[in-house]
Amino acid sequence: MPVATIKDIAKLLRVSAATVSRALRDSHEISAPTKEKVRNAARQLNYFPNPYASSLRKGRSKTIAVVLPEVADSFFSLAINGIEAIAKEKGYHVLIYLTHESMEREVEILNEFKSGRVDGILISVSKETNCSQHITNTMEMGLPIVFFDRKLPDVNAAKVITDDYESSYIATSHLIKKGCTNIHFITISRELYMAQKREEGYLAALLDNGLFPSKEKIVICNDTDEHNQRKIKKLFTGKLPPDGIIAAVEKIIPLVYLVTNKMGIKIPDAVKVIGFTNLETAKILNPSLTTIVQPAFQMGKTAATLLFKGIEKKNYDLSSDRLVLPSILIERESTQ
Amino acid sequence: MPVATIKDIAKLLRVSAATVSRALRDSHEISAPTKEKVRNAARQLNYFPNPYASSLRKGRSKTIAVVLPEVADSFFSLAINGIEAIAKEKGYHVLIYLTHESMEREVEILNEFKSGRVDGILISVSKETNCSQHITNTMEMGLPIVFFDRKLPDVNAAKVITDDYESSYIATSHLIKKGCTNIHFITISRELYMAQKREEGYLAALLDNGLFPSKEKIVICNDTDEHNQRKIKKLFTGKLPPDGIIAAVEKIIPLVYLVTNKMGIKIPDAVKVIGFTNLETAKILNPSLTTIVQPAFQMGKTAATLLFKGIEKKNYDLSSDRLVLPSILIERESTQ
DNA sequence: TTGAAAGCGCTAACAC
DNA sequence: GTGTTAGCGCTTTCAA
Repeated sequence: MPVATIKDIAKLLRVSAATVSRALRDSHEISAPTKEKVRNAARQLNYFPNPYASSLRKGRSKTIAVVLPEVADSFFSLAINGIEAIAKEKGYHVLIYLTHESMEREVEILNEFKSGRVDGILISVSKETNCSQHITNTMEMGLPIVFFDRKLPDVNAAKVITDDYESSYIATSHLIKKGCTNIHFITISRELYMAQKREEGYLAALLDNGLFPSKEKIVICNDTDEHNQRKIKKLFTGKLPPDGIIAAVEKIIPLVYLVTNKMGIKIPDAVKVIGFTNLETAKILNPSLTTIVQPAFQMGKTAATLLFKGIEKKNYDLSSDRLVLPSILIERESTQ
Repeated sequence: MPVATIKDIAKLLRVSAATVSRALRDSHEISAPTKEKVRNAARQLNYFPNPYASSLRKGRSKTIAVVLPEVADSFFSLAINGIEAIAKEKGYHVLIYLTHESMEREVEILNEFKSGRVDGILISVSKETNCSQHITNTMEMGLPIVFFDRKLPDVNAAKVITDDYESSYIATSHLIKKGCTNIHFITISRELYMAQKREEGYLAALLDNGLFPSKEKIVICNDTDEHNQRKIKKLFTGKLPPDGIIAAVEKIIPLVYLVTNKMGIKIPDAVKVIGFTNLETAKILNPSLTTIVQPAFQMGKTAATLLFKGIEKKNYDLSSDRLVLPSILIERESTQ
């Protein structure tokens, strides 16, 4: 059975299409009996409102876009959950786009949105993204945008982030408190704003505690798994092996565990490790991993809530909203 | 700068809207110079085609829906990646819906699709789903549907699955080969078709190898974390503790590792463990976990590819397609 | 090769 | 409380 249209209902009931439309949307200018009749006819005729006709007419799509670098990552998975929860509540639909960390792809995607396909955008920018043209362009078209997690510092838009500087400072201080004096910071990129902030927090904590930072202690693992493992291995074969490691990104954690395990280096005796991750598995690693966890679900929810404020009140200025949700340190065996 | 419409371009160029439309879609009935002029004007006027106007007119949305139980799970995350890859290739957009394992929610979502919002559906059904009314209803409206991973056995639609029976049979045989004689099967639900098949594979492997199945060896952990842990602990305090464990679902793995760790039970010496998961972290667990991994990304891609066949050739009968992608066993320390 | 006109399904302004 | 009318932006006959 094909779908019926408003006209079909109108014809059956010998009323106008406008009346049907109003009745279906429960308008106060329609009498109760008419509403009843319309609703029955709708059911009977297998009516489902065509969302695109409605979007075209109203100029709103009831759809938001979520633009992510990737989704095979515990943070973004959880964030999607939070976003979906709020969208559902609001009766909105969620389009998903993956940039695979490519700025080019990100630009293409954002460009698409100028068409009116979505009423608002949640975005976590790619690693490569170093220019904000595409974002500001889209904002100028009147589309509300909320950054979450990975933002562009120079764009004047709403942001829901965590305190990367702060949490990295805390992570580093934690290692220092546990007696580490040669703490290495392992990351996958220096372009990423988030990674920069974590690096700064790390450096600040060192300095504040009378320890001296050095270039060799900041290791960038942006190569193949094999190369990265070799890089980490080299740390431990040097004359001053680290006694503390900060795995600044989830992906670094397996590397550190694998290498130390292979080399017979004991965590936390020989080296203490702390990692940034939301993975549940942190607690079943051996030794269990002390982590900094981001409030991923909450961030998704908060970002979506903010976005809907921007969508619903069109004069609402999102640009000054900047919510910082704290990450928390969960101490486990790897830093005991 | 607001978006321009086809009319704006037409006015500027003093041609008809039809010509502009045709030129933009690179129709062969338009001369090269006209096309050139139109394209330039479009750029100049900041034109972006309104997708909803187009959808309304053409009756196609260039959008597909992905309906998932949840997304904080390595399998579904990877599957989304595969789906997105194909959708992008085809110029389609991807709407995401989460059922949170609720059949009621699933029905609501499927119902929405009768409106024409999407051209096709990829679905992995919820644990609760025991009736196929909502699926068949939607199919009857002419919407192509492809199941992936979690299907309904009695629905005549395309399915992309993995060989749960087979892979569980292999997992069990592997444990038997390693000398286990008291293998327990730990799962989170018996309703789930996938879980049933895995159970059957487990049982068949036992029987084929002269081992006797028993009810006590099938443990269902569908409670709180705490209760589940207690349940597993009880296995080991009984008079015949398991010497082999199959963690039939990703979520079971942390439980098994935590409990054995707390109780000082050595894997793989006292008990060998094999788990169903796609998580990268399996290899950095201690001991590293032997796993059955599903080809998640590939399944997403395959399901999407199939769906687009159904969408593009509207006479193409999807219902007989049933692709089984093999899962693979990766042997690690936990079963050595 | 181009234009005129109709219409996809819905809604909103304006009448009555 | 209900009907009439127009139009959202695009595509597609049909005619020229």
